[in-house]
Amino acid sequence: MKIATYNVNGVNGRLPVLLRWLEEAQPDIVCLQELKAPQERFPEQSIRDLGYDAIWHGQKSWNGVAILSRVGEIHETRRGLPGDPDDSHSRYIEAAVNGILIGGLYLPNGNPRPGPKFDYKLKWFDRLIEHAKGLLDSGLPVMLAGDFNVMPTDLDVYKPERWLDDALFAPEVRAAYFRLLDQGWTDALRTIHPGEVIYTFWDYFRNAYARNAGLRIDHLLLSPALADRLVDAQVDAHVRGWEKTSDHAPVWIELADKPKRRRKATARQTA
DNA sequence: ATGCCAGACCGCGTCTGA
Repeated sequence: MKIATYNVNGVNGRLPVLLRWLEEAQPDIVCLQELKAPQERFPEQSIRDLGYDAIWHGQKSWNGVAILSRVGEIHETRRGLPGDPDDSHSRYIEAAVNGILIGGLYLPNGNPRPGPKFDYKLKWFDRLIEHAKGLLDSGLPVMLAGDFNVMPTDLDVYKPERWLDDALFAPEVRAAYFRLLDQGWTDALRTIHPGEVIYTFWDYFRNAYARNAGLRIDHLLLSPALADRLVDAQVDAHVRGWEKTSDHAPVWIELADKPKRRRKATARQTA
């Protein structure tokens, strides 16, 4: 099963690129971010014509997240993160699809730092960490996928020294990412490509894509049961080179139907 | 410190993004 995340940067303006990529890549499940479209302007029919069901949480002008599936019904479990009833941004949608619980997220950018937007980012991150703990504790196969707006390490930034004060790379934001990871999540792309320079975003400015001046900010995090099924993870970087393309590239993983190898048996499992 | 590009909108400039 192939599961992808793609920040499309405007689902309507990007529709030809999105449809072309869906046909080419044939993902089974897709998390989309930055729809930049109100609920009633999601291009449901075009996506349905390619064989995908969809749920989405739109918002005028900004944000917006969706989950697509061509491998069975999408059972929505939540839209919006708990913890702040006043949060009106459409940044989180969660559903059970084909035996996996999937949280699709668009974490706030947070610039400028310091400032209220940065405070909102840290608070949103705390709420995500709190919610993610419950997801892991459920023992279900769970994944969190989306645009996290954080480069975890120096390896994930073309020029780390230039980004130290930026909301995407600030120490407290990276610390939050690792607090999340330390709950027991596996960063799929980094696991398949340890030590490799691999980016998911290239600025529209300064010819960034051609210079490979990129960032790795789109992540797929796997619970232990799913990590055992991870067989591949890649970035469709060539899509970033298409006409009228997003500044992000699609990122995907391939999961085996069954664990690759037996996990260490515990007393309970062997009993 | 800012612009560089791009999308959305009560558009012909302003806001936001990363």
